[in-house]
Amino acid sequence: METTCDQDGPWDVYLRSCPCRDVLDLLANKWTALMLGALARGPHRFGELRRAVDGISQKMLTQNLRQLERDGFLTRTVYPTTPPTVEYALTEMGAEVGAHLVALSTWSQANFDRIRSARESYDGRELQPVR
Amino acid sequence: METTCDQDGPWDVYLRSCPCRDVLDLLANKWTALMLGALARGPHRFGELRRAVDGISQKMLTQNLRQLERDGFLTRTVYPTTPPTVEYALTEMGAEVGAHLVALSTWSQANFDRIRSARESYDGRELQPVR
DNA sequence: CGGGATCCGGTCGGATACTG
DNA sequence: CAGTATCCGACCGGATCCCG
Repeated sequence: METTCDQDGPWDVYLRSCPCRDVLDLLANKWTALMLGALARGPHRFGELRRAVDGISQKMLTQNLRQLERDGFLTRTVYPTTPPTVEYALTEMGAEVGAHLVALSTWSQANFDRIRSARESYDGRELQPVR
Repeated sequence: METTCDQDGPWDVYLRSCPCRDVLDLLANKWTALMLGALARGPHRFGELRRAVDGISQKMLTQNLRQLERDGFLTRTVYPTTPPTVEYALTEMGAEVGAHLVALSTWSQANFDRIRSARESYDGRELQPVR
């Protein structure tokens, strides 16, 4: 027996007990979106990734890399050089979800002006009530 | 003068100082994905939304609804009945991003089996080393 | 019904120091 | 270079109580 989502067929993220919600939690995350987005442009070494995703700490980078590797979204290849060389690359699965996350990032960039004007109109509301 | 991302053209979420990274942070979020996904199937009242997104607390629901409303992703309509009736509906913008987030949720459900087997293979690794 | 306000534990996540 | 380990503050997010 194990933690299932429901009895019928596939999984349902809208149910609190569904184990696949953890996956959504890992993927629907700012750092994940940026990391997979960077890797979508090709394999990166640790330091390259760190620089590509500006502002991420090495702790978060390592932590997310491990989780993403564990879930099969990327591979970690160590070349026995000195100093060590480690390369991260997307798997097929990683590329699939990466595409969706890249779409999200791209959308955020492209439509930020619309969002900001929506924000201004919202903020300047209750100061000049209805009439 | 204001906080810009860079000088040339549009915004860049990969830069730490880019204000549009906040938008990505709001969107690339488990609750946001599920809420917009539920609203993509039509307008919902507060309680309906609470039940559709199983496990969300009313605090998180309210908080995210306010932010999403402020950024123009959904509208909040109050009908002067007793007891009050409040309806939430996606805007055009909300439907656009919602589509990407629904894709992410759907993908997570559909591919959870692949992820779980990747997870098992990863976990059963260092116990039986190379040779 | 649709919230606001508050308390509070747990985790997120940055900063720093150390290693092969 | 590519991490691991630890400290610690911030805030995420659930539980509870209250209101119009």
